[in-house]
Amino acid sequence: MLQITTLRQDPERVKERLGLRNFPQPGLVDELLQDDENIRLQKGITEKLQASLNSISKEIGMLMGKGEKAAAEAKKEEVAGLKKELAAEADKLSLLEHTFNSRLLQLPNLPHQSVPAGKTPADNQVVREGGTKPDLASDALPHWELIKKYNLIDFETGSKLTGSGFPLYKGKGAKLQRSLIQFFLDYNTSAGYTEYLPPLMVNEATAYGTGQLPDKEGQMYHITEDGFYMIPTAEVPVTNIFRDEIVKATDLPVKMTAYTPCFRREAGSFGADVRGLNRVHQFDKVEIIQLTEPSLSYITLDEMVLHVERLLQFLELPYRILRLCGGDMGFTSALTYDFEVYSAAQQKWLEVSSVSNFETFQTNRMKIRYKEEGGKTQLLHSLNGSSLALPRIVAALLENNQTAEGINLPQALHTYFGEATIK
RNA sequence: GGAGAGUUGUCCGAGUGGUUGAAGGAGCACGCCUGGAAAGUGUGUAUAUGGGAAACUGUAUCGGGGGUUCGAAUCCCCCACUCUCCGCCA
Repeated sequence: MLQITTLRQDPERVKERLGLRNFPQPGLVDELLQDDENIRLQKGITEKLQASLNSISKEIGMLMGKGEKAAAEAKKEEVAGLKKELAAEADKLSLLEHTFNSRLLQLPNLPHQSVPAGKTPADNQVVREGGTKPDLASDALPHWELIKKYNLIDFETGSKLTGSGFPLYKGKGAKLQRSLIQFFLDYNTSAGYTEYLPPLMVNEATAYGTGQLPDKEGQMYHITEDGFYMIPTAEVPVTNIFRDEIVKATDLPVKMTAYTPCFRREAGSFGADVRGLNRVHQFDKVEIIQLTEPSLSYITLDEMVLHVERLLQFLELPYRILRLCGGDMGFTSALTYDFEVYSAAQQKWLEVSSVSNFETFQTNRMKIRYKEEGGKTQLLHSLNGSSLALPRIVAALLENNQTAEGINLPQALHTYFGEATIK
Protein backbone atom coordinates (compact mmCIF):
# COMPACT_ATOMS: atom_id res chain seq x y z
CA MET A 1 0.00 0.00 0.00
CA LEU A 2 1.37 3.39 -0.97
CA GLN A 3 1.88 6.01 1.69
CA ILE A 4 -0.50 8.92 1.43
CA THR A 5 2.42 11.27 2.05
CA THR A 6 3.90 10.15 -1.27
CA LEU A 7 0.73 11.29 -3.02
CA ARG A 8 0.63 14.57 -1.15
CA GLN A 9 4.23 15.40 -1.93
CA ASP A 10 4.10 15.01 -5.69
CA PRO A 11 0.81 13.85 -7.21
CA GLU A 12 2.00 14.51 -10.76
CA ARG A 13 4.97 12.22 -10.38
CA VAL A 14 2.70 9.52 -8.93
CA LYS A 15 0.42 9.76 -11.97
CA GLU A 16 3.37 9.67 -14.32
CA ARG A 17 4.77 6.55 -12.61
CA LEU A 18 1.37 4.84 -12.65
CA GLY A 19 1.21 5.62 -16.35
CA LEU A 20 4.30 3.48 -16.85
CA ARG A 21 2.27 0.57 -15.53
CA ASN A 22 -0.59 1.46 -17.86
CA PHE A 23 -2.69 1.97 -14.77
CA PRO A 24 -6.21 2.62 -16.08
CA GLN A 25 -7.49 5.12 -13.50
CA PRO A 26 -5.06 8.00 -12.95
CA GLY A 27 -8.06 9.93 -11.61
CA LEU A 28 -7.80 7.88 -8.42
CA VAL A 29 -4.86 9.97 -7.30
CA ASP A 30 -6.87 13.18 -7.26
CA GLU A 31 -9.81 11.44 -5.64
CA LEU A 32 -7.54 10.16 -2.90
CA LEU A 33 -6.09 13.59 -2.25
CA GLN A 34 -9.61 14.98 -2.06
CA ASP A 35 -10.58 12.18 0.34
CA ASP A 36 -7.50 12.89 2.40
CA GLU A 37 -8.47 16.55 2.65
CA ASN A 38 -12.04 15.71 3.62
CA ILE A 39 -10.94 13.21 6.20
CA ARG A 40 -8.70 15.69 7.93
CA LEU A 41 -11.50 18.25 8.01
CA GLN A 42 -13.99 15.74 9.32
CA LYS A 43 -11.48 14.48 11.86
CA GLY A 44 -11.16 17.99 13.22
CA ILE A 45 -14.93 18.29 13.64
CA THR A 46 -15.29 14.88 15.24
CA GLU A 47 -12.36 15.23 17.57
CA LYS A 48 -13.45 18.64 18.76
CA LEU A 49 -16.81 17.16 19.77
CA GLN A 50 -15.08 14.24 21.43
CA ALA A 51 -12.82 16.62 23.32
CA SER A 52 -15.69 18.62 24.78
CA LEU A 53 -17.54 15.44 25.66
CA ASN A 54 -14.44 14.14 27.43
CA SER A 55 -13.99 17.31 29.40
CA ILE A 56 -17.63 17.45 30.47
CA SER A 57 -17.39 13.84 31.59
CA LYS A 58 -14.42 14.79 33.71
CA GLU A 59 -16.41 17.63 35.24
CA ILE A 60 -19.24 15.27 36.06
CA GLY A 61 -16.74 13.01 37.72
CA MET A 62 -15.44 15.84 39.86
CA LEU A 63 -18.95 16.95 40.82
CA MET A 64 -19.86 13.40 41.81
CA GLY A 65 -16.70 13.25 43.84
CA LYS A 66 -17.74 16.34 45.74
CA GLY A 67 -21.24 14.94 46.18
CA GLU A 68 -22.95 17.60 44.07
CA LYS A 69 -25.45 15.25 42.52
CA ALA A 70 -27.90 17.81 41.17
CA ALA A 71 -25.22 19.75 39.29
CA ALA A 72 -23.94 16.48 37.83
CA GLU A 73 -27.40 15.51 36.61
CA ALA A 74 -27.72 18.86 34.87
CA LYS A 75 -24.45 18.28 33.05
CA LYS A 76 -25.63 14.89 31.94
CA GLU A 77 -28.56 16.42 30.13
CA GLU A 78 -26.27 18.89 28.48
CA VAL A 79 -24.22 16.01 27.12
CA ALA A 80 -27.09 14.09 25.53
CA GLY A 81 -27.32 16.39 22.51
CA LEU A 82 -23.57 16.45 22.07
CA LYS A 83 -23.49 12.69 21.99
CA LYS A 84 -25.98 12.48 19.17
CA GLU A 85 -24.10 15.04 17.18
CA LEU A 86 -20.85 13.19 17.73
CA ALA A 87 -22.33 9.89 16.57
CA ALA A 88 -23.49 11.50 13.32
CA GLU A 89 -20.13 13.14 12.62
CA ALA A 90 -18.24 9.97 13.51
CA ASP A 91 -20.37 8.04 11.01
CA LYS A 92 -19.49 10.53 8.31
CA LEU A 93 -15.83 10.15 9.18
CA SER A 94 -15.78 6.37 9.04
CA LEU A 95 -17.59 6.44 5.72
CA LEU A 96 -14.93 8.78 4.33
CA GLU A 97 -12.15 6.60 5.70
CA HIS A 98 -13.68 3.49 4.28
CA THR A 99 -13.84 5.00 0.78
CA PHE A 100 -10.32 6.28 1.13
CA ASN A 101 -8.93 2.91 2.18
CA SER A 102 -10.58 0.94 -0.56
CA ARG A 103 -9.31 3.44 -3.12
CA LEU A 104 -5.78 3.36 -1.73
CA LEU A 105 -5.75 -0.43 -1.93
CA GLN A 106 -6.38 -0.19 -5.65
CA LEU A 107 -3.14 1.67 -6.30
CA PRO A 108 -0.20 -0.55 -7.26
CA ASN A 109 3.35 0.27 -6.23
CA LEU A 110 5.19 2.97 -8.18
CA PRO A 111 7.78 1.58 -10.61
CA HIS A 112 11.42 2.48 -9.98
CA GLN A 113 13.02 4.88 -12.47
CA SER A 114 14.91 2.03 -14.17
CA VAL A 115 11.73 0.15 -15.06
CA PRO A 116 11.27 0.11 -18.84
CA ALA A 117 7.97 1.14 -20.41
CA GLY A 118 5.91 -1.61 -21.96
CA LYS A 119 2.75 -3.62 -21.83
CA THR A 120 3.55 -7.28 -22.28
CA PRO A 121 6.33 -9.73 -21.46
CA ALA A 122 7.73 -9.01 -24.91
CA ASP A 123 8.71 -5.56 -23.63
CA ASN A 124 10.87 -6.90 -20.79
CA GLN A 125 14.55 -6.02 -21.01
CA VAL A 126 17.15 -8.75 -21.12
CA VAL A 127 19.78 -7.58 -18.64
CA ARG A 128 22.21 -10.40 -19.29
CA GLU A 129 22.48 -14.03 -20.27
CA GLY A 130 24.74 -16.77 -19.02
CA GLY A 131 25.55 -20.43 -19.50
CA THR A 132 25.42 -22.25 -22.79
CA LYS A 133 22.49 -23.97 -24.41
CA PRO A 134 23.23 -27.64 -24.97
CA ASP A 135 23.26 -29.27 -28.39
CA LEU A 136 20.68 -31.95 -28.05
CA ALA A 137 20.09 -34.79 -30.44
CA SER A 138 17.01 -34.40 -32.58
CA ASP A 139 15.28 -37.17 -30.66
CA ALA A 140 15.80 -35.44 -27.30
CA LEU A 141 12.91 -35.94 -24.94
CA PRO A 142 10.89 -33.31 -23.06
CA HIS A 143 11.12 -33.66 -19.28
CA TRP A 144 7.73 -35.34 -18.90
CA GLU A 145 9.01 -38.19 -21.05
CA LEU A 146 12.28 -38.35 -19.14
CA ILE A 147 10.35 -38.43 -15.88
CA LYS A 148 8.54 -41.54 -17.15
CA LYS A 149 11.68 -43.09 -18.53
CA TYR A 150 13.55 -42.83 -15.22
CA ASN A 151 10.46 -43.25 -13.06
CA LEU A 152 10.94 -40.00 -11.13
CA ILE A 153 7.42 -38.64 -10.73
CA ASP A 154 4.06 -40.35 -10.88
CA PHE A 155 1.60 -37.69 -12.06
CA GLU A 156 -1.28 -40.13 -12.44
CA THR A 157 -1.14 -41.31 -8.85
CA GLY A 158 -0.78 -37.71 -7.70
CA SER A 159 -4.04 -37.01 -9.52
CA LYS A 160 -5.63 -40.01 -7.88
CA LEU A 161 -4.58 -38.85 -4.43
CA THR A 162 -5.50 -35.21 -4.86
CA GLY A 163 -6.02 -33.91 -8.37
CA SER A 164 -4.07 -32.80 -11.41
CA GLY A 165 -1.08 -30.66 -10.67
CA PHE A 166 -0.15 -32.46 -7.46
CA PRO A 167 2.90 -34.49 -8.40
CA LEU A 168 3.93 -37.62 -6.53
CA TYR A 169 7.72 -37.70 -6.49
CA LYS A 170 9.24 -41.10 -6.23
CA GLY A 171 12.64 -42.74 -5.75
CA LYS A 172 15.40 -40.72 -7.41
CA GLY A 173 12.85 -38.05 -8.22
CA ALA A 174 12.06 -37.56 -4.54
CA LYS A 175 15.71 -37.60 -3.64
CA LEU A 176 16.52 -35.01 -6.29
CA GLN A 177 13.99 -32.67 -4.66
CA ARG A 178 15.57 -33.18 -1.27
CA SER A 179 19.06 -32.64 -2.69
CA LEU A 180 18.13 -29.39 -4.38
CA ILE A 181 16.39 -28.03 -1.28
CA GLN A 182 19.35 -28.89 0.89
CA PHE A 183 21.81 -27.38 -1.58
CA PHE A 184 19.83 -24.14 -1.92
CA LEU A 185 19.39 -23.71 1.84
CA ASP A 186 23.07 -24.37 2.52
CA TYR A 187 24.01 -21.86 -0.13
CA ASN A 188 21.69 -19.23 1.37
CA THR A 189 22.66 -19.73 5.00
CA SER A 190 26.35 -19.53 4.13
CA ALA A 191 25.57 -16.11 2.65
CA GLY A 192 24.21 -14.98 6.02
CA TYR A 193 20.52 -15.78 5.66
CA THR A 194 18.82 -17.24 8.74
CA GLU A 195 16.86 -20.38 8.00
CA TYR A 196 13.18 -20.62 8.94
CA LEU A 197 10.61 -23.36 8.59
CA PRO A 198 7.28 -21.54 8.84
CA PRO A 199 3.65 -22.64 9.07
CA LEU A 200 2.21 -23.58 5.68
CA MET A 201 -1.20 -22.11 6.49
CA VAL A 202 -1.67 -18.51 7.49
CA ASN A 203 -4.51 -16.44 8.85
CA GLU A 204 -6.22 -13.57 7.11
CA ALA A 205 -4.10 -10.82 8.69
CA THR A 206 -0.93 -12.46 7.44
CA ALA A 207 -2.25 -12.95 3.91
CA TYR A 208 -3.30 -9.33 3.91
CA GLY A 209 0.13 -8.19 5.10
CA THR A 210 2.04 -9.26 2.01
CA GLY A 211 -0.76 -8.23 -0.34
CA GLN A 212 -2.28 -11.62 -1.24
CA LEU A 213 -5.53 -10.26 0.17
CA PRO A 214 -7.69 -8.66 -0.93
CA ASP A 215 -6.12 -8.73 -4.37
CA LYS A 216 -5.38 -12.36 -5.17
CA GLU A 217 -8.00 -14.10 -3.10
CA GLY A 218 -8.77 -16.68 -5.77
CA GLN A 219 -5.15 -17.77 -6.16
CA MET A 220 -4.92 -19.29 -2.68
CA TYR A 221 -6.44 -22.44 -1.28
CA HIS A 222 -8.79 -21.36 1.48
CA ILE A 223 -9.65 -23.49 4.49
CA THR A 224 -12.96 -21.87 5.29
CA GLU A 225 -13.68 -23.83 8.44
CA ASP A 226 -10.72 -22.25 10.23
CA GLY A 227 -10.28 -19.13 8.15
CA PHE A 228 -6.78 -20.13 7.00
CA TYR A 229 -5.06 -19.93 3.63
CA MET A 230 -2.46 -22.32 2.23
CA ILE A 231 0.64 -20.27 1.47
CA PRO A 232 1.40 -19.56 -2.20
CA THR A 233 5.01 -18.75 -1.26
CA ALA A 234 7.20 -18.62 1.85
CA GLU A 235 7.26 -14.87 1.40
CA VAL A 236 3.87 -14.69 3.11
CA PRO A 237 4.62 -16.21 6.53
CA VAL A 238 8.28 -15.20 6.62
CA THR A 239 7.86 -11.49 5.84
CA ASN A 240 5.02 -11.36 8.38
CA ILE A 241 7.37 -12.53 11.13
CA PHE A 242 8.19 -8.85 11.56
CA ARG A 243 4.67 -7.50 11.23
CA ASP A 244 4.04 -4.73 13.78
CA GLU A 245 7.64 -4.85 14.93
CA ILE A 246 10.17 -2.09 15.32
CA VAL A 247 13.53 -3.56 14.38
CA LYS A 248 16.69 -2.25 16.04
CA ALA A 249 18.96 -0.45 13.58
CA THR A 250 21.82 -2.67 14.72
CA ASP A 251 19.89 -5.78 13.69
CA LEU A 252 19.69 -4.65 10.07
CA PRO A 253 19.64 -5.96 7.49
CA VAL A 254 17.30 -8.83 8.35
CA LYS A 255 18.12 -11.75 6.05
CA MET A 256 15.86 -14.77 6.05
CA THR A 257 15.53 -17.89 3.97
CA ALA A 258 12.96 -20.66 4.04
CA TYR A 259 12.06 -23.80 2.19
CA THR A 260 8.33 -24.43 1.87
CA PRO A 261 5.96 -26.19 -0.42
CA CYS A 262 3.85 -23.60 -2.26
CA PHE A 263 0.18 -24.01 -3.10
CA ARG A 264 -1.43 -22.20 -5.99
CA ARG A 265 -4.84 -22.67 -7.45
CA GLU A 266 -3.69 -21.21 -10.78
CA ALA A 267 -7.30 -20.42 -11.54
CA GLY A 268 -7.76 -19.40 -15.13
CA SER A 269 -4.34 -20.44 -16.37
CA PHE A 270 -5.19 -23.55 -18.29
CA GLY A 271 -3.50 -23.81 -21.62
CA ALA A 272 -0.40 -24.74 -23.51
CA ASP A 273 2.32 -24.62 -20.89
CA VAL A 274 0.80 -26.83 -18.22
CA ARG A 275 2.47 -30.06 -19.27
CA GLY A 276 4.73 -31.91 -16.88
CA LEU A 277 6.35 -29.63 -14.32
CA ASN A 278 5.78 -26.36 -16.16
CA ARG A 279 2.83 -25.38 -14.00
CA VAL A 280 1.60 -27.31 -10.96
CA HIS A 281 -0.61 -26.61 -7.92
CA GLN A 282 1.92 -27.74 -5.34
CA PHE A 283 5.64 -27.21 -5.73
CA ASP A 284 8.76 -26.76 -3.64
CA LYS A 285 10.60 -23.48 -3.41
CA VAL A 286 13.36 -21.91 -1.37
CA GLU A 287 12.91 -18.21 -0.81
CA ILE A 288 15.18 -15.40 0.34
CA ILE A 289 13.82 -12.30 2.04
CA GLN A 290 15.49 -9.15 3.30
CA LEU A 291 14.43 -6.12 5.29
CA THR A 292 16.76 -3.17 4.82
CA GLU A 293 16.88 0.50 5.54
CA PRO A 294 15.52 2.51 2.60
CA SER A 295 18.80 4.00 1.39
CA LEU A 296 20.34 0.54 0.91
CA SER A 297 17.53 -1.42 -0.68
CA TYR A 298 18.62 -1.09 -4.30
CA ILE A 299 22.18 -2.13 -3.47
CA THR A 300 20.62 -5.09 -1.68
CA LEU A 301 18.49 -5.88 -4.71
CA ASP A 302 21.60 -6.07 -6.88
CA GLU A 303 23.24 -8.36 -4.33
CA MET A 304 20.25 -10.65 -4.33
CA VAL A 305 20.28 -10.79 -8.12
CA LEU A 306 23.95 -11.79 -8.07
CA HIS A 307 23.23 -14.33 -5.36
CA VAL A 308 20.56 -16.07 -7.42
CA GLU A 309 22.63 -15.80 -10.57
CA ARG A 310 25.53 -17.60 -8.92
CA LEU A 311 23.17 -20.35 -7.89
CA LEU A 312 22.14 -20.88 -11.50
CA GLN A 313 25.80 -20.97 -12.48
CA PHE A 314 26.36 -23.73 -9.93
CA LEU A 315 23.54 -25.61 -11.59
CA GLU A 316 25.24 -25.05 -14.97
CA LEU A 317 21.99 -24.05 -16.61
CA PRO A 318 21.64 -21.53 -19.44
CA TYR A 319 19.81 -18.54 -18.00
CA ARG A 320 18.82 -15.00 -18.68
CA ILE A 321 17.89 -12.14 -16.38
CA LEU A 322 15.04 -9.85 -17.35
CA ARG A 323 14.12 -6.48 -15.99
CA LEU A 324 10.34 -6.48 -16.10
CA CYS A 325 8.57 -3.69 -17.90
CA GLY A 326 5.91 -1.56 -16.24
CA GLY A 327 3.07 -3.61 -17.66
CA ASP A 328 4.42 -6.99 -16.56
CA MET A 329 5.40 -6.18 -12.99
CA GLY A 330 3.49 -7.48 -10.01
CA PHE A 331 1.11 -5.18 -8.16
CA THR A 332 3.30 -4.77 -5.09
CA SER A 333 6.72 -4.44 -6.70
CA ALA A 334 8.77 -1.34 -7.54
CA LEU A 335 11.41 -3.21 -9.53
CA THR A 336 11.50 -6.88 -10.49
CA TYR A 337 14.12 -9.06 -12.12
CA ASP A 338 12.90 -12.36 -13.48
CA PHE A 339 15.25 -15.28 -13.96
CA GLU A 340 14.57 -17.77 -16.69
CA VAL A 341 16.36 -20.98 -17.53
CA TYR A 342 16.38 -22.52 -20.97
CA SER A 343 14.77 -25.91 -21.14
CA ALA A 344 16.37 -27.27 -24.25
CA ALA A 345 14.04 -30.05 -25.36
CA GLN A 346 10.94 -27.88 -25.06
CA GLN A 347 12.99 -25.00 -26.45
CA LYS A 348 11.38 -22.73 -23.91
CA TRP A 349 12.51 -20.20 -21.35
CA LEU A 350 11.03 -21.07 -17.96
CA GLU A 351 10.73 -18.60 -15.10
CA VAL A 352 12.49 -19.95 -12.02
CA SER A 353 12.94 -16.87 -9.88
CA SER A 354 11.63 -13.40 -9.45
CA VAL A 355 13.62 -10.97 -7.33
CA SER A 356 11.85 -7.77 -6.29
CA ASN A 357 12.16 -4.65 -4.22
CA PHE A 358 8.83 -3.65 -2.70
CA GLU A 359 10.22 -0.56 -0.99
CA THR A 360 7.63 0.38 1.65
CA PHE A 361 4.62 -1.08 -0.16
CA GLN A 362 4.46 -4.19 2.01
CA THR A 363 6.01 -2.75 5.16
CA ASN A 364 3.45 0.04 5.20
CA ARG A 365 0.71 -2.55 5.48
CA MET A 366 2.57 -4.63 8.00
CA LYS A 367 3.99 -1.67 9.92
CA ILE A 368 7.50 -3.09 9.82
CA ARG A 369 9.71 -0.27 11.02
CA TYR A 370 13.11 0.52 12.47
CA LYS A 371 14.50 3.25 14.67
CA GLU A 372 16.93 5.59 12.93
CA GLU A 373 20.07 7.00 14.53
CA GLY A 374 18.25 10.20 15.38
CA GLY A 375 15.52 8.17 17.05
CA LYS A 376 12.93 8.58 14.33
CA THR A 377 10.82 5.52 13.52
CA GLN A 378 10.61 4.73 9.82
CA LEU A 379 9.31 2.03 7.52
CA LEU A 380 11.84 -0.48 6.26
CA HIS A 381 12.10 -1.71 2.69
CA SER A 382 11.27 -5.33 1.98
CA LEU A 383 12.74 -7.47 -0.78
CA ASN A 384 12.43 -11.06 -1.77
CA GLY A 385 13.33 -13.59 -4.39
CA SER A 386 13.22 -17.29 -5.11
CA SER A 387 16.37 -19.28 -4.77
CA LEU A 388 14.91 -21.24 -6.41
CA ALA A 389 11.58 -22.72 -7.52
CA LEU A 390 12.24 -26.41 -8.02
CA PRO A 391 9.95 -27.87 -10.70
CA ARG A 392 11.20 -25.86 -13.62
CA ILE A 393 14.78 -26.25 -12.47
CA VAL A 394 14.20 -29.99 -12.50
CA ALA A 395 12.62 -29.77 -15.94
CA ALA A 396 15.63 -27.92 -17.33
CA LEU A 397 18.17 -30.16 -15.57
CA LEU A 398 16.54 -33.25 -17.01
CA GLU A 399 16.12 -31.96 -20.53
CA ASN A 400 19.47 -30.22 -20.87
CA ASN A 401 21.60 -32.98 -19.38
CA GLN A 402 20.06 -36.03 -21.03
CA THR A 403 22.44 -38.47 -22.64
CA ALA A 404 22.14 -42.01 -23.86
CA GLU A 405 23.68 -43.14 -20.54
CA GLY A 406 21.41 -41.12 -18.28
CA ILE A 407 20.99 -37.64 -16.85
CA ASN A 408 24.28 -36.06 -15.84
CA LEU A 409 23.82 -33.85 -12.81
CA PRO A 410 25.96 -30.74 -12.29
CA GLN A 411 29.00 -31.08 -10.06
CA ALA A 412 27.45 -29.01 -7.25
CA LEU A 413 24.73 -31.62 -6.69
CA HIS A 414 26.89 -34.72 -6.64
CA THR A 415 27.52 -34.82 -2.90
CA TYR A 416 23.91 -33.91 -2.13
CA PHE A 417 22.44 -36.45 -4.50
CA GLY A 418 25.09 -39.08 -3.83
CA GLU A 419 25.49 -39.89 -7.50
CA ALA A 420 26.58 -38.03 -10.61
CA THR A 421 24.04 -39.52 -12.96
CA ILE A 422 20.38 -40.50 -12.88
CA LYS A 423 20.12 -43.81 -14.66
C1' G B 1 -13.43 -31.62 22.48
C1' G B 2 -14.67 -30.29 28.12
C1' A B 3 -13.41 -27.32 32.76
C1' G B 4 -10.66 -23.44 34.99
C1' A B 5 -6.88 -19.31 35.28
C1' G B 6 -4.71 -15.50 32.66
C1' U B 7 -3.25 -11.51 28.55
C1' U B 8 -1.58 -4.00 31.43
C1' G B 9 4.05 0.36 28.97
C1' U B 10 11.12 -2.06 26.99
C1' C B 11 10.56 -5.74 31.19
C1' C B 12 8.36 -7.08 36.13
C1' G B 13 4.01 -5.60 38.40
C1' A B 14 -0.43 -2.60 40.91
C1' G B 15 -4.99 -1.23 39.62
C1' U B 16 -13.13 -3.83 39.72
C1' G B 17 -16.48 2.63 36.99
C1' G B 18 -14.50 9.24 37.64
C1' U B 19 -8.35 14.57 36.72
C1' U B 20 -5.34 6.78 35.11
C1' G B 21 -1.40 7.60 29.72
C1' A B 22 -1.99 4.41 33.68
C1' A B 23 0.97 3.47 41.09
C1' G B 24 5.57 0.99 42.38
C1' G B 25 10.06 -1.37 40.77
C1' A B 26 13.78 -2.72 37.05
C1' G B 27 16.08 -1.13 32.69
C1' C B 28 17.64 2.98 29.69
C1' A B 29 19.24 8.45 28.98
C1' C B 30 21.12 12.84 31.12
C1' G B 31 22.86 15.49 35.60
C1' C B 32 24.86 15.53 40.75
C1' C B 33 28.21 12.78 43.82
C1' U B 34 33.46 10.12 42.78
C1' G B 35 40.47 10.38 41.25
C1' G B 36 37.58 6.70 38.20
C1' A B 37 33.68 3.23 38.75
C1' A B 38 29.90 0.94 41.78
C1' A B 39 26.46 2.46 45.32
C1' G B 40 23.54 6.73 46.34
C1' U B 41 20.68 10.79 44.45
C1' G B 42 17.74 14.14 41.00
C1' U B 43 15.27 14.59 36.37
C1' G B 44 13.49 12.37 32.11
C1' U B 45 11.87 7.96 29.55
C1' A B 46 5.26 4.64 24.80
C1' U B 47 3.10 4.57 19.91
C1' A B 48 0.13 6.49 16.02
C1' U B 49 -2.29 10.53 14.10
C1' G B 50 -4.64 15.80 13.49
C1' G B 51 -3.46 21.19 14.39
C1' G B 52 0.86 24.56 15.16
C1' A B 53 7.04 27.81 12.68
C1' A B 54 7.71 26.30 17.62
C1' A B 55 6.43 25.98 22.67
C1' C B 56 2.53 23.20 22.92
C1' U B 57 -2.03 20.87 22.09
C1' G B 58 -6.59 17.62 20.42
C1' U B 59 -7.75 12.40 19.54
C1' A B 60 -6.92 7.10 19.84
C1' U B 61 -4.45 2.97 22.17
C1' C B 62 -4.22 -1.54 29.01
C1' G B 63 -4.73 -9.10 23.60
C1' G B 64 -8.63 -8.00 19.15
C1' G B 65 -13.78 -6.61 18.02
C1' G B 66 -18.59 -5.06 19.72
C1' G B 67 -21.91 -3.27 23.78
C1' U B 68 -23.64 -0.72 28.56
C1' U B 69 -22.56 4.36 30.67
C1' C B 70 -22.17 11.40 30.90
C1' G B 71 -17.53 8.53 31.81
C1' A B 72 -14.51 1.73 30.93
C1' A B 73 -7.87 -1.07 32.00
C1' U B 74 -12.07 -1.84 35.45
C1' C B 75 -19.02 -4.17 33.90
C1' C B 76 -21.42 -7.38 29.69
C1' C B 77 -20.99 -10.30 24.86
C1' C B 78 -17.98 -12.53 20.88
C1' C B 79 -13.09 -13.96 19.14
C1' A B 80 -7.70 -15.01 19.42
C1' C B 81 -3.61 -16.48 22.22
C1' U B 82 -0.97 -18.49 26.82
C1' C B 83 -1.02 -21.74 31.13
C1' U B 84 -3.26 -25.92 34.25
C1' C B 85 -6.41 -30.26 34.60
C1' C B 86 -9.48 -34.02 31.96
C1' G B 87 -10.51 -36.50 27.23
C1' C B 88 -8.52 -37.91 22.44
C1' C B 89 -4.25 -38.63 19.62
C1' A B 90 0.89 -38.71 15.67
